[in-house]
Amino acid sequence: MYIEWINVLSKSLIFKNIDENGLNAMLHCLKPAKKLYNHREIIAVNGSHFSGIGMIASGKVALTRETFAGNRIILDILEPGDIFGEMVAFSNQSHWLVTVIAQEESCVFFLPADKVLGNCSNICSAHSSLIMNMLNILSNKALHLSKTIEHLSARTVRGKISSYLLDQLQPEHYSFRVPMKCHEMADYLGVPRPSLSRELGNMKREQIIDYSGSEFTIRDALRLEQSLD
Amino acid sequence: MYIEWINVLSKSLIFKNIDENGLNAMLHCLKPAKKLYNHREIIAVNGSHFSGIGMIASGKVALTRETFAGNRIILDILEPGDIFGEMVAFSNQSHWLVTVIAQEESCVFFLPADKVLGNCSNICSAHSSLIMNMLNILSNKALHLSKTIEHLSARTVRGKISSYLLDQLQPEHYSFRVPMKCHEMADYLGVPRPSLSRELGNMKREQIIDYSGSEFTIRDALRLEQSLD
DNA sequence: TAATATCGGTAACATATGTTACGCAGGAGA
DNA sequence: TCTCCTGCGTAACATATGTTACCGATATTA
Repeated sequence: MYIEWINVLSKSLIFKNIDENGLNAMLHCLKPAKKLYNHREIIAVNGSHFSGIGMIASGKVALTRETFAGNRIILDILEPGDIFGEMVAFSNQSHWLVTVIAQEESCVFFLPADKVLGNCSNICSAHSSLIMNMLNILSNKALHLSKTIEHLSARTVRGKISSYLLDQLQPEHYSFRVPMKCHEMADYLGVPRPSLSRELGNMKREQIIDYSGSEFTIRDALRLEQSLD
Repeated sequence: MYIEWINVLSKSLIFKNIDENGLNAMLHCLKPAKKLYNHREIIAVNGSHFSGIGMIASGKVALTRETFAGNRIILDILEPGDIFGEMVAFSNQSHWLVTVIAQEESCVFFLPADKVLGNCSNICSAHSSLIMNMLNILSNKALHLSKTIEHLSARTVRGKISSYLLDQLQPEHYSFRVPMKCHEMADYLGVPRPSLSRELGNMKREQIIDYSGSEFTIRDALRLEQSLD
């Protein structure tokens, strides 16, 4: 039943460091429910009862939320190997906090959270890898969220930009490419696009940074840091 | 060696659902390093090599960060039973991301992260509880961070207030007490205190909310939701 | 090639918000 | 009781920022 999916699954972070044999054993132990969804079909509804950690085997799905005005905003797009619901799974929360929608014909595996913890008879080495991976995924997610909060906490638009760029900056590499388009970056930093564009222009004029498209160069790291507070 | 601390430790979230026997076994397996600190002594330095999950046994410690201007801001105050470093411990990060300082004479236990995962010979039921607790703590932290991001993402001061208050609101309980003072709330929402105060005043005048001190009452939940976007 | 959509730079204008300062109330301590 | 300190409401003012609109560049499609 799972044989055709082994290849995709083994590439997922959740099954990192688990070989094919281990993965086979895991799957027969976890018995994930495999579900197929059509384009635009709803996979999980915000507020409804939580149904397990989802893992994309094929296709593309969107994590979304409804605004009060009735609009739908997209929080994230997931591709094969990505997972969702991992935060709710082990928390004190028992309901979905996002609405998940298939962006195209997709296949999703649902892993029951309690079985991930090894409440099955045969605790194997694959199981402990799985748990380690879950801890790893959650920790990295929490760290990532912390950074986002830092960026959003800056009081000025320039501060947010600086915080974000300094975070992207690798030691000794003053040029880099950010993984978003301009309007996505504006969205991420919580400012309107024209405001972001204006401030980036100012900073370029002041020789603090240079950029074109998604390619940025830090010209004056010191002043960039100074604009943090 | 640990006997005098059993009482405090057993109240910590990290040792939830572990009885005294289990805890004793755990401690002899984990062999946490017990360290004492004086008032104002530095426990860990932002950027230095990570040294394990810290857990407060007695005293009071502050998680802090240095601003570029050289000021120190307090992120959180921890009390006995609280832990720190749990995000870094299982992430791909190997350095402290905060500076930890004793606020008074304090005792801290450091748990080696790898041993938490049960890389010791005797995997016992206490161990699996411990892991479940770690997952639980991390998940709840991640959820909490997500909420903070939602509050900070609102474009206007009123939006931030609304987002925060709606989050505090329990079903059917339109009056509640928020766990911060006004200036702390301003800090949390990333706005200057006078701005927060002014906007709260506006909302009171418009009969959307009522408040006095930390006691809030939602008068018009509908309009509160409308000011989210 | 023309038509169309997406993306992002720019400008003008109104205003929400940051800044600064002052004053009052309540609590702590001498 | 007096003083000192903290917390917080309020106001005036300057400005950073949101809003809206327009335009050009580039990619996409018919």
